[in-house]
Amino acid sequence: MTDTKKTANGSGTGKKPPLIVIAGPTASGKSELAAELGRRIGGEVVSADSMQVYRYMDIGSAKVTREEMLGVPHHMIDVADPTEEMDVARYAAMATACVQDILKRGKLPILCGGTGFYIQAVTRHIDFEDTEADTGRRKELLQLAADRGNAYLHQMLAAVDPASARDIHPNNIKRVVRAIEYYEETGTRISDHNEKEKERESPYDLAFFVISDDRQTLYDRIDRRVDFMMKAGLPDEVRYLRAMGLTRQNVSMQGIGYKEILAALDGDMSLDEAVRIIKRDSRRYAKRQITWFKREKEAIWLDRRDFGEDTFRILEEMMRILGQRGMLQHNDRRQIENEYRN
RNA sequence: GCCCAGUUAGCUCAGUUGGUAGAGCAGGGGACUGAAAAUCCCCGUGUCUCUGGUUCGAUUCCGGAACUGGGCA
Repeated sequence: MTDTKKTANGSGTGKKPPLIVIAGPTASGKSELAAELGRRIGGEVVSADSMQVYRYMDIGSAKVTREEMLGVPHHMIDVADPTEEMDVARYAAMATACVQDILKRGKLPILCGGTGFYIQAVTRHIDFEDTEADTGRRKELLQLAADRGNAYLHQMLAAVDPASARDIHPNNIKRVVRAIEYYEETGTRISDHNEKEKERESPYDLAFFVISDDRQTLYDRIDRRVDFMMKAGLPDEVRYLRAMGLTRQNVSMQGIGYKEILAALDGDMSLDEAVRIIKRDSRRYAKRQITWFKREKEAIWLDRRDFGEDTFRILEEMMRILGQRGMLQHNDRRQIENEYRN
């Protein structure tokens, strides 16, 4: 079985190719673990982070530095300009290509990040049909909601897709708009599509790790990290991005840390206030991330409290599990490489 | 030591003309299939400081104590 690509798309009959996932809330220390794991097992990291894809956004997105990569190749970082708009479909296509390429080269892919939606799109290989997002229509629908109210738009959805209307709250305009847009573009209902996709099995042999910790400890770490970002020059970074012409309209500038500093630079709030809000919203974000990962059925939760001070004890546990599952020798070529090295 | 004011949800406070209480912030839970660090939904029982008294009934009125803040010595 040398054609990993064939099995990776789920059409093959052989063993599924391995995919290691390291997920967890912000500031849980995922990146460090991923790099170190990659170094130890001959893996490559594929970032699953909706902000680290953008170039020039280093400090605020807590992007891994060259040194932190430990010589391990990292993918899906700096793959878009902040003026562009990344989205799941694009991300999933690019990230999947990275994973396939890593497998083909006999290395282990490590999908690491905090964007649950992106991770799911890759691990479950969700099908995003080739419908171009029509931003013009999207704008129209949004305007309609502004003019006639959320309920009006929700009625529109109910007329074409009652199931979605039932599931989506009228105030959740983004999702209401997308559902209408989807129906108009494809002639089918997004609720039907979702129903089908939900059944989808992963084309990968997954080792899905979620790093967790005591809530208060995590929150303290978030606070400290935000303070560090400020010291590291986040305001300067945002000033630079602003000089590039970016505004709060850009998707990239909706990231936590960016929108607040931008508002502070525009004089809408003090820098202290911005820092306060960044910390608070990072905490809330972490909570949402945890909620997301809770529903990942195959997730293996690794709680830092169980591993003491030494973060690398978690790594040993991960490697133990990977070994147990036979995932460390997925490809002969890699083994040979290792033997050669030793 | 004396005189004021305060003591109610994790914090800041409101309130009950006596029928066991509610806002903001903080926080918790959830949803999520092309904006996802986005977007949206739900969640407030707490010795009303303690202790006597009045009362059918006190967190609310009266007395005392403790603590906190301010003022006077």
